[in-house]
Amino acid sequence: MGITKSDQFTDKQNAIATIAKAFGHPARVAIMEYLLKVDSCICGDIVNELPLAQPTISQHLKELKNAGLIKGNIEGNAICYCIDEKTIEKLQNYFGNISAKLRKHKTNCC
Amino acid sequence: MGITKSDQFTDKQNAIATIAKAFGHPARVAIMEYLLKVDSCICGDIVNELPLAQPTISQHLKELKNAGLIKGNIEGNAICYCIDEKTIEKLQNYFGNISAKLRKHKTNCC
DNA sequence: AATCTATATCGTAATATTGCAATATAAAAA
DNA sequence: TTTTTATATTGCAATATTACGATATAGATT
Repeated sequence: MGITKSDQFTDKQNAIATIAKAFGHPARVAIMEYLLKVDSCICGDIVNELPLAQPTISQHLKELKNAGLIKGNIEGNAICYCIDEKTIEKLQNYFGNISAKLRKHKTNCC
Repeated sequence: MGITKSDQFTDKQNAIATIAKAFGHPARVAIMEYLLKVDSCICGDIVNELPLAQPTISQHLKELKNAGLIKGNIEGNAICYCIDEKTIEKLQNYFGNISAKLRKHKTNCC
């Protein structure tokens, strides 16, 4: 099929999956890291920083935005995107929670 | 094309992308959460816990294992999988690091 | 207004993912 | 040994993703 049965899972599970999926491509990881590095949200030069064509980058930015990982909009003829901290925090909390639970129980047998 | 240009990105970027991608499907999120919940790695009943057919679940388990999110093997005629803490910690550190940097700088304009 | 510059969208080809029926495999139980 | 039980693999259809050339859009510049 190729169609994910999203309706069979909880909203929370789908939400985490959506955010993680957006992080699930090296180009998007690179974009996020670049945004973090430049420490600014004016990032019109991002096209020169990645080994991908402009339409491809635009598409990746769109997906990051849809997933809530970045926010921003056009400012004149330059984009103005920056990382959405709230979403990163969600991820951090989620994995921190799992880590904490794992440390607590330690019932691994494998 | 449909083929990711992995060779254009760093190993670290590819590694994070691979792990995140494995988390990027609600069924796999559900599997991870189930493994966490049962607090045990004998999980032969996972097929009854998910709204998916057995081959589909087997496939998702394989992907989780390839990404290093779970470890384990067959024990008799039952699977024995559990969460690989090291990989979860990698994720936690990665996003914790981003969060920390964001808190430090606070240069968001969007 | 005409042009330049930067980003988005469209269209499309190549590849990947998702899901499952059918089947294979292998240990356990009878 | 035969059967049962549990998981993996194969094969395939439907859908999604990735990438980019061509083109559209829109503010900035001249």
